[in-house]
Amino acid sequence: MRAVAHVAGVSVSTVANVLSRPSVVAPETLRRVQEAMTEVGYVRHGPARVLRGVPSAIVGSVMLDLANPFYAQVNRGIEDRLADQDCLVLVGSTDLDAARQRRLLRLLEEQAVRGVIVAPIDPDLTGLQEMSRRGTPVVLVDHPRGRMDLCAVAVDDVLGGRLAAEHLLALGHRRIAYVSGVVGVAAVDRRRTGVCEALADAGLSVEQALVDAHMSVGGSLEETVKAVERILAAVPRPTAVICFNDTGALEILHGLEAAGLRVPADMSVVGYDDLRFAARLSPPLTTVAQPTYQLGYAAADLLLGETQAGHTHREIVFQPSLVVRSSTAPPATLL
Amino acid sequence: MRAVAHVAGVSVSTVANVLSRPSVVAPETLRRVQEAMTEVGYVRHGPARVLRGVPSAIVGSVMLDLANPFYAQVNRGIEDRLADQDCLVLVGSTDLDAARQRRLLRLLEEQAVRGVIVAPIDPDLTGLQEMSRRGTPVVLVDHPRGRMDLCAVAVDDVLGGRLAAEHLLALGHRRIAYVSGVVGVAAVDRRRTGVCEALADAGLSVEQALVDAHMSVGGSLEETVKAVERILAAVPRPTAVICFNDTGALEILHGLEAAGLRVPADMSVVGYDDLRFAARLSPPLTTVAQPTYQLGYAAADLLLGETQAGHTHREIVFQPSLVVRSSTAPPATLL
DNA sequence: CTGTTAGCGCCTTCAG
DNA sequence: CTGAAGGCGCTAACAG
Repeated sequence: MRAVAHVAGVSVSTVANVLSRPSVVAPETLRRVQEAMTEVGYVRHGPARVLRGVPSAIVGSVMLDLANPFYAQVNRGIEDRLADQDCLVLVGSTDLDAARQRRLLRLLEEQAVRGVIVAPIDPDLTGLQEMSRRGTPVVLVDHPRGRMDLCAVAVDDVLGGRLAAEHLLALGHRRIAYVSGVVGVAAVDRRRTGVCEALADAGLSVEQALVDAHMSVGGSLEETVKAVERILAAVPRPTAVICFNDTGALEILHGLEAAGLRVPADMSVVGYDDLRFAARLSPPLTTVAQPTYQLGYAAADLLLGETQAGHTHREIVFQPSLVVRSSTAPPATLL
Repeated sequence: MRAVAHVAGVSVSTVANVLSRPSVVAPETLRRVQEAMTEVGYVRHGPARVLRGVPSAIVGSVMLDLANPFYAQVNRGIEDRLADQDCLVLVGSTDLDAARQRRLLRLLEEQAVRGVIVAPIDPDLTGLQEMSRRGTPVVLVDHPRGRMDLCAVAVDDVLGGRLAAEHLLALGHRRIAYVSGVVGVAAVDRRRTGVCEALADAGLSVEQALVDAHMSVGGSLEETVKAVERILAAVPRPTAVICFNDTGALEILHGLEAAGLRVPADMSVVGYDDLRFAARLSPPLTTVAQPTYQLGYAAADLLLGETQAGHTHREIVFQPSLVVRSSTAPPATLL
């Protein structure tokens, strides 16, 4: 700024005015200063600004895994909402590790970011609550707010599980396998709750009607094979599978095929997320769609609102929707 | 820091020493200061540090689209390499828009980031060169360095195209369609060059042997249908399709099916990227694999090296590899 | 080993 | 409308 001021033959504070309150500067002076800026190659210094008290142009985003299409999509929503405000997203993946989550949040707080959007994997939210109190606003994503005094945006996972199960029940299935990730992701467990509710509502006993199986998210072939074996070995054998996400369903589909079963004739399969490829599989996958992009968009929106005077924390809950395609059909026993 | 110093009964600079050079502080004092820090809830202020001259803990990453699996994977590589250094990634998507790329880079530079990793869509790299000269190191990703004085890491796209084409030629195909994105992505064009080279090497005329088609990356159904029609209408009709990426190949596969053709009996299809789902399609997709994660990892590595004394700019080129599966076979005319 | 001091770049009163 | 001055939190000399 000093250099610009010198070249333009004005004082630094005039340059400051050109930057922050251009309307206050004489047009002629303004022009001269702007020319000087390009001549000198002036670039505003963000850190100095935040030190001075201007809100940071950076928002943190802490998700399970940036390379996972679901979270990548959420991040695009965040990014796009923030772009209007010339804000940028500082990302981090927790990889399901609570320690890593803490580390990332700490790093973010040290950067004095405008706020943080978190899809927490650590069930203990007190750290987030404190961070918020200390002055870094926090918005929860894909996690119910509970009794926390924070903004949150989520999808009704229980409903999602229920939709999947009710669809299968309506087709006549009475014994259903539920495939979760190998480690407990809260959202996946909530969906299972929805499945159980639907089963109970249909007058079925959960012990009788539900078969649990697990496979890791990374999905080695072995894991898949084991999960499929587990499902096929259950007595009586289930006639349908609900999977924790579409990628998992893809694997299961493959494993089922390898085991010589036809989908949906011998086994129905339901996915979750409605990723792009779901519609293009053969058979096209019945799945539960979530408004991922909007999730991120809304979260960023809430976060920007945090700085407003008189802000009160809110929770937004989106509804998932069932997308019926061809991987589900009545069980063979009924035909 | 003042508060911490007060509580611990020392001066600010002792607190500073505890933070930056703990070995210089008496163990007893150290302990007392650390206790005071947790008591006060002290959080280091990053922006103040960079103002003072400490290198920023933030690295920028500007890619075409964060939600695109290819770039998401590259970003994970960047993130993981940076995690060792307690560095974070500030991301932005250009969406194929040169103006947006400029804007993002500007914003990043204003944040005084440690450096920037860019997959440039703007063929004009002078802006990047200048940014680098101004003091923000730049590493190019997925783009040849050319005569630029920058570090770069790329995959040999020409070779990738060549591998795909040579595979088809070896199977006996003599007329091949090449599907690009609707807008020119440089990498996709380079692959086409590789295809042309392979055709020429086989003694074929490119005009005769190659049919060009386009479809948008977003991939509306109509676009796909049009591309497929264009391919099927060409006379003589091609017997194989090379697609700009796996997602595109998925669409084409679907379009071909809808048109009543069987893959690979009536038409061979080759994808690009080897995304997770490629192996699970039916038929499993023949495709060209790229080391995406390593691309990002290496780029971050080069960037961290930029700050070292005596650094000279380097270019790293990875080799793609052909993954043969079941979507390719000899053309029907040969059977 | 600990305390004092100056200044990084910017913004915002306040005085001219 | 423009210029001068102070301080945000931190670090690196340097003095004690």
